Amino acid sequence: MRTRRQATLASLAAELGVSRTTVSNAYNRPDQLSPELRHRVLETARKLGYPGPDPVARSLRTRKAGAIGLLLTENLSYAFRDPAALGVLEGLALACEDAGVGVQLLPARPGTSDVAGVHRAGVDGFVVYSVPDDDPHLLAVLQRPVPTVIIDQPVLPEIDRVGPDDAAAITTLAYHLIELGHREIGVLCMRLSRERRDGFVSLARQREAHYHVQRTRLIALAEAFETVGVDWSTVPVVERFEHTLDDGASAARQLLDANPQVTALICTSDILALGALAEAQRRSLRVPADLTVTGFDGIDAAEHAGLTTVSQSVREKGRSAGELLLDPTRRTNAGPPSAQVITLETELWTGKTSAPPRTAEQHWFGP
Amino acid sequence: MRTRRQATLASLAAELGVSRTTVSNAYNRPDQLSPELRHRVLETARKLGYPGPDPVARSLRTRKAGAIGLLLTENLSYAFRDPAALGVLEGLALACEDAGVGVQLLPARPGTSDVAGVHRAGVDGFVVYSVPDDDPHLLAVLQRPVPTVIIDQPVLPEIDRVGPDDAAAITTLAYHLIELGHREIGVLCMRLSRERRDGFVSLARQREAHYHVQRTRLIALAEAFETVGVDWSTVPVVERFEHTLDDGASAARQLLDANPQVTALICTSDILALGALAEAQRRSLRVPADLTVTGFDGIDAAEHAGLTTVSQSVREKGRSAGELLLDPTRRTNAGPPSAQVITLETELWTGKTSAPPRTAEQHWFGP
DNA sequence: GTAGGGAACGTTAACGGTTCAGAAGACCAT
DNA sequence: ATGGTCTTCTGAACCGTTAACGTTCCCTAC
Repeated sequence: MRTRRQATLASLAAELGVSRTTVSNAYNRPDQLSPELRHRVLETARKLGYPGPDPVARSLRTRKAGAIGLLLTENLSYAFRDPAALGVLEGLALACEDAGVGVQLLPARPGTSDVAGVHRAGVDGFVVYSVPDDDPHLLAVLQRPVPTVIIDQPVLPEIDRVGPDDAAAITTLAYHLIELGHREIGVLCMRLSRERRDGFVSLARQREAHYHVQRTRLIALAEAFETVGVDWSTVPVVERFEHTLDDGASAARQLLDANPQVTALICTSDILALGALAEAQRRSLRVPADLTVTGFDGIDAAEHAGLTTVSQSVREKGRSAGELLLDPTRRTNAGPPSAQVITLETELWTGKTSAPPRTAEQHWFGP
Repeated sequence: MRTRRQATLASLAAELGVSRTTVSNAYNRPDQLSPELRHRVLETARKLGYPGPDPVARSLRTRKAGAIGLLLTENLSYAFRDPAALGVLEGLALACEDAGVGVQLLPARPGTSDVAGVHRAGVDGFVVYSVPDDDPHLLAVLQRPVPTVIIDQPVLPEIDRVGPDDAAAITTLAYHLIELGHREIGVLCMRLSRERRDGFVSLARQREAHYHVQRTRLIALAEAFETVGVDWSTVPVVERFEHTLDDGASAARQLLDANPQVTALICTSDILALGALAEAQRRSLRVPADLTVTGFDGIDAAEHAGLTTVSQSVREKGRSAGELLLDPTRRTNAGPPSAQVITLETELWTGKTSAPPRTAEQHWFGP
């Protein structure tokens, strides 16, 4: 320990009068040398303070780093507070733990286009989650000659992808509301670009959103409601850059202040929806009698609150991504294996926060 | 991309008819070569599909991996659900992000003594959090010739440590209860060893607990209460292996069933305390009138619930550890810098869950 | 005319391992 | 004596880069 970095495999071999190969074998292939010699090697190593083969040198030679990189350009503080992101992280970590590889959180500050962190990461593959389509870090990852799995991102040629069918999932939710009779709706969504732009969202901005998931959901919602005669250009959509309960509440406030006629608030995440519920309570709006509120994700808190939402197993998402990346049966034969696209199940949870609108109720069930 | 791993710095150099150094400089020291040549190098690289210098080879040469390892032998599923652990992770990640280095979650399955993951990790240092004193992974980390910072672990010679003064902190809490008049207390604590052993804890087991934090708190509590004449051997202590609200509730139930005379429940974590509150409610015990409950950590949920607890900034804990590990002003000159021990502030939050016991109240304020 | 100095690029020597094809010797059967 | 098979260990070739100096060349100043 004193002698910083003195003992090396070669010096140990010299000390013992054996070859480097033998020392290496003592650590990696005990069956390749006699037990006595092996014991002698290990003993001398201890005496000399040799800590065992250097991991980096080994990685260089074996071309295995024993870790995968996770790209997450969301502000870390929020990522660690967002149950959905945590679920993905947990699932991924579990899959990696099973395979004995580490998970490296890449250093990638949200606003920055400094991708050195991606270039410097000694990893065997990447998982990319929740980044805008045009993120420079994502581009840098795709440049690297290692397998990559993207989660909740647009399908890319030759790149594995894991995620739910967002369009189908939210369409189911939309029809749930349509059948209840809602036509005056409002939407609360998460950030649509890397720049903060809180407030009402133009149609063009919806179409050009850089976050795949948000864009997909908005477009699918528009399609569903236009089918039943709603003019989407009149539907208020409010965006929030941050993703907290408070932001959900303030977005709901902004939307309802300007559009009191709205009977249903569709939120693209449970967090936003739970925030909206809080705002509804503050306004003394009864849910679902006066206002229907829906979420997306199916986090524990949503279930607890009885929120109507679309549930997806975020843990499964992370786990699938990890297993896909680490699956040894792939990447074996030459040539890139055809990219795999895994579509995860979603389920509509009909909770206590959705009901027919007051007018529709009267229309349908009234005298 | 097709030609898996063909282009290398050397082949590029050959193709261009320049030296390897020049190619290397094109990437790492643009000022060391003419802009034209640099452009030509980068252009040819693009054409040949050379993805830039290999991170592992670079790490070997520069002796910098650009990442630190985080050892967390807690079951990952629980670590990612525990607000305290998440706070540490967040603080650490932020500090590392600022420094442009990654955080690698080491593969270390809780029960296992397979420390290969620790040996194989190419990292510049380690942070160890929440592991038992005798964890084989911790031992393996200490073997590695890289700087290490331990959090909430017993002080080790020559090893940096970050953490609160647990003994002092909980002693303050103890005297708060003592001054309120509590003498019949019970304790709920987290796991004391790697083996699951839910239930009442013997005195010996308290003394021999392998989790530093738990042991320290128990011992400090014992000292404080013995000072005022309480015979600690009569104080019921209930242990739970898992760390959830439900476990807190069941521990409280177990303790109160056997010891109905208890007037105060001291919990070594907020999660356990919040669970205990739920159990108190189920029993129709009024808190704090019938039962005082205290926690430890000061997580958001505790503040929200008005819990009497000791608050510590877990985020600061992670951040300090990261900064300590990455501080470039240390490790410069030869010789190991004397180990640093950073003691973080704690604060007693007197919430709405602590009050004088019924009997004492009568005794002190009654007629 | 030459000393001095910087810009631009090259040479050499690690960095610390793993791997594969043997070599040397021992043991055994023919 | 021959050949075959094990076991045990070695030699040399990589893995892909960067650090520390050198070298060359051109330009300027005195």
